[in-house]
Amino acid sequence: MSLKEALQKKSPYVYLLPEGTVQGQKVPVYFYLSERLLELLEEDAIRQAANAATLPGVVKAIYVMPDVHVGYGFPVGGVMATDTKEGIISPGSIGYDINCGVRLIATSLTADKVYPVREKLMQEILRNVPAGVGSTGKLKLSKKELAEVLVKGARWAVERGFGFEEDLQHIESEGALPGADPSKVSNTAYERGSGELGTVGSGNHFVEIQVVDEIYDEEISETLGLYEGQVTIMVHSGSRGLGHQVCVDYLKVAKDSLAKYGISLPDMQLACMPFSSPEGQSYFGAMKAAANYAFANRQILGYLTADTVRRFFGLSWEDLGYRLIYDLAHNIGKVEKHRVNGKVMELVVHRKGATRAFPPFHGEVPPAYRSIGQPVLIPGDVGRYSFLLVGQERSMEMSFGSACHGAGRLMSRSKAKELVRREGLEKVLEGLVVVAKGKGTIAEEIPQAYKDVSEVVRVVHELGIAKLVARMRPLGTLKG
DNA sequence: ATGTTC
Repeated sequence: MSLKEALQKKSPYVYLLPEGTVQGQKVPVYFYLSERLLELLEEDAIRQAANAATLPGVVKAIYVMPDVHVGYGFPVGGVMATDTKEGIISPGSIGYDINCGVRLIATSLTADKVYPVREKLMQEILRNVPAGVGSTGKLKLSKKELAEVLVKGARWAVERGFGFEEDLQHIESEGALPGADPSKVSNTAYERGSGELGTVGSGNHFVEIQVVDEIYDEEISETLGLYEGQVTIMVHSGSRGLGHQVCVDYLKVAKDSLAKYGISLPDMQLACMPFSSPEGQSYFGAMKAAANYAFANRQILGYLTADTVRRFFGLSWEDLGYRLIYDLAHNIGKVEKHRVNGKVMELVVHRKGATRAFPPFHGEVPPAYRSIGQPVLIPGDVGRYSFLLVGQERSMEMSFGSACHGAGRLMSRSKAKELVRREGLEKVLEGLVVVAKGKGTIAEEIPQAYKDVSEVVRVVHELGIAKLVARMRPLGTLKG
């Protein structure tokens, strides 16, 4: 029997793989899916989530979001929590792109002003915002300067003039995870990171000019200062080569220490170390340093893009109406307190392709958003809508305070490129304004290669994990 | 995702 056949439908959108379904599975796995998304669920993704449920110190349940797909060891869209005392930390369950995340900036511009000049504006953004694999920015940091970035995160960028002090309040963890340890980051990672700060990268990463296209919740939109026809800027990027190298380095450390800690695994890609061990603490310190690099990266990218828009229209910052709505991580590990069987426990929450979605009045929701809940930003893929939701109370019991992160791939990169070869890029993109350094990335990232993100956000909305607030449509997209 | 098969 396949694992998919072992899934039990518990209620609309909730599918359970009971504990003990696979050898050594200590906790159940919950999949949050519509019937259509269930059809797309890969057997290997179910296997990966079940494998993680065998790891030492795993707590309560593994939760899988509707945008699930197979990843390295642990599925993208997966949430796992482990006990800080008895449990492990798993680099593969956080992901290669540490603190890959999203930033949304509001402006006072309206679409009628931007739409007619969108191609010219995007060419200007292409000139000013570095993108592409291995691209480098204007900054070239010494090891000492980079170590400062790794500790200060977004604040470092603000101090260098990339943005404003008040931005920091609207970033998850104020844009700097405490306890980052730059001494645990390898020289190779430093070398890869020294020239890449303030660059977009490749793959599904982008910088986009959008218009607020539909409002689902008037009252919450008003609190956020969002209205139909308003132009927004979205940044989707991460920790670039530096975070990638941290993951590579500590997967090796984890593999090399498995025997020492008596950890046996169903899949070597889940190589991990006890959280409280020296190896676990070194990875956690390095992971937080990489996360802070990503916060600084998005701070710079958001500022550079907004500044380009501002100059293009000849506006002051005040007239542009630059305002950071929120910035969040969707690939990260964090120590958080959660209620498990009526008891508050300190847990290492692994979110891989999953967004934190704390409800109204949670202590980590910024004061301005306290009564509405934490903004949850869901980036669309090329040519697709992006969404803004807010975290809801049920996320705390259903997913350790987490929601989905995006659409998830439907078509392999090679299949996408084949489609572009057959049909031609112009036809496939039908009128979308997409600028890029090279042609290769766009071909792999065409809209047809991704699942429908609207369906994904509908599931978390229906479940009461996060509430739909607004939808944004792209006016122009910068890709790597 | 990624100095994209270091």
